[in-house]
Amino acid sequence: MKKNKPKYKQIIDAAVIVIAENGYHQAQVSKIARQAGVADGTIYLYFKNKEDILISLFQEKMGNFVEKIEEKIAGKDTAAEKLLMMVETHFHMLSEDKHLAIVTQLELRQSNKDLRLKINDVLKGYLKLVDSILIEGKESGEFSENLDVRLARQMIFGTMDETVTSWVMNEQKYNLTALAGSVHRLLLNGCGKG
Amino acid sequence: MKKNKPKYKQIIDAAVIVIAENGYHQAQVSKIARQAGVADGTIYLYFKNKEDILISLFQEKMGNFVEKIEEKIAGKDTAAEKLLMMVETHFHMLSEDKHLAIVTQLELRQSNKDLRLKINDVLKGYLKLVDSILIEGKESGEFSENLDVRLARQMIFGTMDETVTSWVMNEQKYNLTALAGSVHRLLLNGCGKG
Amino acid sequence: MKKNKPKYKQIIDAAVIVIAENGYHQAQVSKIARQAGVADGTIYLYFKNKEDILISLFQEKMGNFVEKIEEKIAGKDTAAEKLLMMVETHFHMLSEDKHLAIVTQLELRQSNKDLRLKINDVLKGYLKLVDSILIEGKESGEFSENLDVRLARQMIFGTMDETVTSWVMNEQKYNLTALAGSVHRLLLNGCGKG
Amino acid sequence: MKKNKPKYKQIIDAAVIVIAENGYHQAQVSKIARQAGVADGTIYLYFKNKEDILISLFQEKMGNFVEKIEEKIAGKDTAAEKLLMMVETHFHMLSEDKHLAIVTQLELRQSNKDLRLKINDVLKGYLKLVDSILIEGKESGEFSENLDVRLARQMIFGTMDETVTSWVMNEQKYNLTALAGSVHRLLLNGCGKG
DNA sequence: AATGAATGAGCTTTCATTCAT
DNA sequence: TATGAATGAAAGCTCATTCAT
Repeated sequence: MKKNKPKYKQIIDAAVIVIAENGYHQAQVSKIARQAGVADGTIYLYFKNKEDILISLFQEKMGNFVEKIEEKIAGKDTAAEKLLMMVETHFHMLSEDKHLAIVTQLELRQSNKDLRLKINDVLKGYLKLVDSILIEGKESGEFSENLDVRLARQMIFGTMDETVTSWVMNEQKYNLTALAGSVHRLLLNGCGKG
Repeated sequence: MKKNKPKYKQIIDAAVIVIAENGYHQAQVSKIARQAGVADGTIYLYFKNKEDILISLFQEKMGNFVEKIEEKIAGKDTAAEKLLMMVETHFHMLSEDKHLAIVTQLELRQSNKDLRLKINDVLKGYLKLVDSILIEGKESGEFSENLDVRLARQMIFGTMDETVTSWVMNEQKYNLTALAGSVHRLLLNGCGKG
Repeated sequence: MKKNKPKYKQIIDAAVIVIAENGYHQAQVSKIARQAGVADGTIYLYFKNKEDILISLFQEKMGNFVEKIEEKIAGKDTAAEKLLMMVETHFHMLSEDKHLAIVTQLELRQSNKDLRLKINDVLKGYLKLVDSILIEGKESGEFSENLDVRLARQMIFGTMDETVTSWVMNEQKYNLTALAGSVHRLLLNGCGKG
Repeated sequence: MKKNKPKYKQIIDAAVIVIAENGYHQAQVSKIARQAGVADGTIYLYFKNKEDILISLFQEKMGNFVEKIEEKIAGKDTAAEKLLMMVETHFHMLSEDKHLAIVTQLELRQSNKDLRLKINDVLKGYLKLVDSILIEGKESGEFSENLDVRLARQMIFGTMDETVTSWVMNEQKYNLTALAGSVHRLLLNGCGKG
């Protein structure tokens, strides 16, 4: 399995740094190779093509993301607590890796439609997680029984995404994690019984 | 004034169609010219360069957008009604021009940082409008007096954006405008007194 | 006769200024038209194409040049005096019109081979004048009877040309005309009996 | 060091041929690549851009030129002999490479001011060589003590240049090297004591 | 005679990918 | 496995010239 060889992760980490520092359109394969300390051709022993690097990057980093959040919310009893933990963890993890935040919020969105469709496949795992919290909340009576799960999920995801993007575009100069509580309250209200 | 000559709008409309149908990266100047029924060189009598076409496209279409929404909400009395009218108009206008929806939600986001910064300038007009509704709502007591305007604005904008993008990525196969009421309810809850 | 209409000379004078100030490669037809105060299309009522402007420019300015020198040397008795008068007049006239000096010494030399061949046709009148002085000098015994007229002409023309070009490239910051005496002495020695 | 790789010289030699045969303005990079037997992109592994090819061409060929002349005149005792050897070598070397003669005398002069300034830097080495001969001749009493070195250098360089250019424009149909003796005599007279 | 909006051919350079070593 | 030199397709923009008015 190529994914377990050291150079696989080495190239992906190099890609994150190169894209964050140079921008998506200035992230040439040769630059990534140089950053990873391998030859250009070596890249193609581990990835089918450039797009494959980016998809793999997203899978590695975001798969990890979903796993971490799942672990964190496992111990929580209510949907509200789970939602809070999700927002906190989401904000916290992107705060911890500023390069990754730039790449996911700004740079990777410049990729073409094909790549973005594949990225969305990866995101589906996350969206399912959100849905499961919403359904749990409806069943427990925490959330409105009329709540449209799809729309609520779009609100939750759209709000978190917009908040993180704003933070990145403001050059990460304030504490993102500190906003988790307020954002959570907004979302909870939104899902609540009005 | 070049903006009032017929070819100016003709080229912008051609650009919307070409970008929507071919994607941002396959929207060559020559294709836009052919679609507009002019020679390649003619483009450069009306626009400084390719980027200028895209910025102008956004300004023409989105400037219009903000104006339309402002007109619509002028007659409304409460912040809640204004918010509803905004969501409805936002969804309705993008429903009416499906090419434009593709271009603004998917394709233009692939542009480089420079272009996106300029696009953000145009968006600032929209964000101010949202803020003015939020402030009005806080003052009238409709919304919580503790509401963080910046976060609430990010929730509103993020939610609408995410909803429209989902609709576009689902190939616009359901009625977007019909979702306005539910989305409005979510957002109103979010801003409300909990 | 188009050459006698005012706009003909007006356009040529505009071309000299535009080329001198912007360089050969930045001297677009539209710039010349603007400088001349006419529309682009008007240029083509007086000149066949852009090359024709440049050839005509050279003919007008250099034909004039040869005529002036012929007048000046007509009153001189010896070949040596004529040569001096030629060098002086050559240097003086280019000193008087600094734009023209830039155009003939630097800019027009960037034109393509075809144009330069046509420019050389115009120069033939000048070269004949030099030859006639040389022949007169040989016949009168002032110059060596073994003097190779063609080579001597190349020396005279090459030396004057190099001297003027050096002066132009040094931004015309010394007095060119003052060099005429010294240059004349060099050339006279060269043509002399050793 | 790229300059020592075979393709470096291969591309420069191809450029000389293509420019000589097609003219400066018809010497596209793709034509040079085809002549050199490499792909277009390969050019850019060895040269920064097209201008860099032309500057390198001039440096390689003309740097060589000055060195060869220096070697040749090293063994000569008098300034007059050195001057003769310089003229002979200059004429001989350009006679030997007719393509190069066309390129340096006609085509490269069409380049823009930037390129020509860089070419002039290369020529400065040559001009210093001429000056050193002139100073030696003045000190040894061979040349007039009143000789203006700058003007004499312009005479020497201007005369040789004009002679070679005339020969090239006459399609190289006579023996250029055979003219060295006569040109030398002219120049020597010019520098002499009159 | 004069205008000036419109035309469209033409070219340098980048960079993802390959393949001989 | 790993290398890195070589490939070659692809596109934005300029500007001399035309022609309907």
